Amino acid sequence: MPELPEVEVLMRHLRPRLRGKTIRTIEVRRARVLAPTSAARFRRVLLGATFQELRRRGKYLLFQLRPRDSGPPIHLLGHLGMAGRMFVAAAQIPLPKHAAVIFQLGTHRFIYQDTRYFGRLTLNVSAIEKLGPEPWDKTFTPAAFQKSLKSSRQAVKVKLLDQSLVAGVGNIYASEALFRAGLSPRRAARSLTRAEAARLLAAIRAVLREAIAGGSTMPLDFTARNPHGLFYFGHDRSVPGYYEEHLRVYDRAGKPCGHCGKSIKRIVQAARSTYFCPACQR
DNA sequence: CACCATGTTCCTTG
DNA sequence: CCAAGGAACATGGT
Repeated sequence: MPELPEVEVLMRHLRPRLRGKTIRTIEVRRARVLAPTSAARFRRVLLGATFQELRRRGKYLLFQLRPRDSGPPIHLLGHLGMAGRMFVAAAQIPLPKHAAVIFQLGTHRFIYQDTRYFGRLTLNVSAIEKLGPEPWDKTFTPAAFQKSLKSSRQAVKVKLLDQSLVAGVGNIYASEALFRAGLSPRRAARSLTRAEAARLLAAIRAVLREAIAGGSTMPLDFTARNPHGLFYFGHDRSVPGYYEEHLRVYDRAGKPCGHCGKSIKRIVQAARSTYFCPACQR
């Protein structure tokens, strides 16, 4: 479920549900997701700690907790990988098949689930140091964006996935932003003019902002038999407030472009699928 | 069986 | 040293 909009919506959902809750017990079913933190240290540091702040950085969630004893705040870093989910549910709700870490909070528990175990929940927060600016960072101007694109011979689509360029854009919204900007994903990053960089930056912000706005209106319930509220990944249309992001090109190969009616194409760049309209995107 | 999947990191090559 | 490309990670859906 995880590009910036999904993580943002999840963060807003979890924040009030975790704040002030104290961790009573911890069950680690898949120690790999804690790496490089050991399960022993993870338990030692977090048992008895209380959730306080929660924020998002790129596709990461940063939890801040007050330790069991007096001492500096604890920082816990989460990433959902390709298929991770996090949710708070009543203790009697059955655990999902791939529950990796379970925190008992009293009447409820906080569960990190990940079918592919590509995600992370770790005390090592160093990953965020390598991230580039947030898309809405005031210092991230069209000029700054173009400058960082200038150094690369890679295709612009591939560059957009580089989290040190801008944090939070993934494979879906990279294609969507390029479509919105009318730019071919095959363009060399360094070939973009200042005006094109400005257009692309505005498109990135627009597609992310719209996805967050849509996602914020729907219910999040990961414990339902058919989990919903997962944007692209939720499919229970019967739920009131159901929302599905309106992707214009992603996963739409062979379907008509909403703009010109010609067929959307799928190509492979850096071993990832890219979708675009060859007529509308130059 | 084949191929595909929202992400990141590590290794190799140039 | 750097940039770029590909494999690996693990599981499930089609």
